Amino acid sequence: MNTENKEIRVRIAPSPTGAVHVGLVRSALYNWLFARHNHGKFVLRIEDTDVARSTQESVQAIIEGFKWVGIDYDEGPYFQSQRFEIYRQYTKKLIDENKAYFCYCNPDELEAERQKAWEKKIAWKYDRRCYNLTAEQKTKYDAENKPKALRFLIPNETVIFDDIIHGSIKKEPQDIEDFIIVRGDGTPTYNFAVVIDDAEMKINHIIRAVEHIANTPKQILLYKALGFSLPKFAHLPLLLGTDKKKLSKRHGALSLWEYKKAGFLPEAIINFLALMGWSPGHDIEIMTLKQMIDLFSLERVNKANAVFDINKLEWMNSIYIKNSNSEKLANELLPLLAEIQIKPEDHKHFLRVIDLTKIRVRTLIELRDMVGAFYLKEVQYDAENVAKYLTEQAKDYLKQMNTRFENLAEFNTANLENELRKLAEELGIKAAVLVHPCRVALTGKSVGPPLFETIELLGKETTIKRINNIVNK
RNA sequence: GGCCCCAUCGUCUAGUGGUUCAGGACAUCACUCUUUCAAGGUGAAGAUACGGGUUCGACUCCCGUUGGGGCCA
Repeated sequence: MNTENKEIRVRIAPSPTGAVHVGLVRSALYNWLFARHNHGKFVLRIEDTDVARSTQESVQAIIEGFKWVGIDYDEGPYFQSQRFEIYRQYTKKLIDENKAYFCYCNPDELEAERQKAWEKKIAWKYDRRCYNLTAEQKTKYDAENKPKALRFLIPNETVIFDDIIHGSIKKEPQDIEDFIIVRGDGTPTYNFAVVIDDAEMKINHIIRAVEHIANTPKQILLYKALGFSLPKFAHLPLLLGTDKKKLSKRHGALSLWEYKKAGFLPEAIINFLALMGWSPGHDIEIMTLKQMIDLFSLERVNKANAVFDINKLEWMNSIYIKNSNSEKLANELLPLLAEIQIKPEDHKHFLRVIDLTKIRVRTLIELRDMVGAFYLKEVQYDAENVAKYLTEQAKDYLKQMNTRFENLAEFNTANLENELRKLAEELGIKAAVLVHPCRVALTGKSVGPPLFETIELLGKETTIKRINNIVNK
């Protein structure tokens, strides 16, 4: 069988049951990169068999999330909930071929048995009791309308498969129980539906998180029982929280939208996620999607789970912000500024403010606050800074400085600096003695962008007014 | 409890038996630049979990231990 010439087909199959988890985005990204690198197809399939927990909003969020980060799909979305009839046909096939059997056991009782065995520290596996039911017993149970699930009869053969990332993995039949493929209520279980869908959609490379590696032997047995040809498997390392546990709701922000809200750029998130488990080799870290596509290969995916380090994401985000042109950042910023009732009127001025601030922030929220400070009507004075810098002596200096600023023919950075230095010299003090009180008087803060540019952008009117307010207090 | 997966600086990783006193990035610290804070530059500190083999030689291969993670309608 020659699979080499076949078109590569991969998929992402999320459950639409809540937030768009960054782990999902990472899995989607790897599938997508693999597909694009190999000129294959990337399919989106929504696993919404859990009707109670699946929502339309969640489906929408996933689709929009992928779009936001730049992951497009070639087919789909397909919906499992619309495919029940297909699963039913394969169910029938398995029953007819004696590869599956009905189980009348009460799930709660079975669970209790399992629990008890665990407590006694002994292994427990379903003992096939329903497989050995007599025809009469079955007829009787059916007459009573007793709920029945469908179990897959595990054939007596060792399963060996070659994982692209993990290498050879072996599983003995005695370690696999006759698992349920259709629940009492008629819904297919994950392992059953996923095999049928992947086979029918001609998915030939299954790239998913390593948590599914234990399910793979069961699925392989199903592929064989159903007469499907086997895909290749690649199991990705997990994303872990700082406590080394699988990244989950406990770890705070993990939804893509929460990262967006916190001011992260999609390019930074994708770049960071790409490096969580994969490395292009060499010392390359900052990459465009195009570069990632060119360099990506499953063979270079790491086996070990990776801890999600928000700190490094922030750093990477700062790089992307710094490298973004200010026009683009302005677009991102406008709605964020509107939230705090700020609307820059002069676009050119707005861009200069961004130029000045973008190199000293890590997120768009920080940038918004720093940019916003230029437009705030009221200065927020920090008491500590006022006490430290706005002394009577300093106020006297500022008063003199203000007079000079007021008389400045051209209110620009060079003139402002020149004027301030000249005054400092005349007063016999260091420039810094004027600079710091000036910054506090104008911005309320002791840190920020270079002072003279700040003053110029604040404008003559605002500058004079703010200093007057301070010195006359 | 059974089974499976994994193991290089705090974190992400490079490394595929021999110029590796183990390289890069984030974070940390120092110095530098500077009116401040950043950014930038320079530098420091920091890892092959442990124990056995195999080999002339192991981070690299094998086994075990320990630790972590995952799966079991």
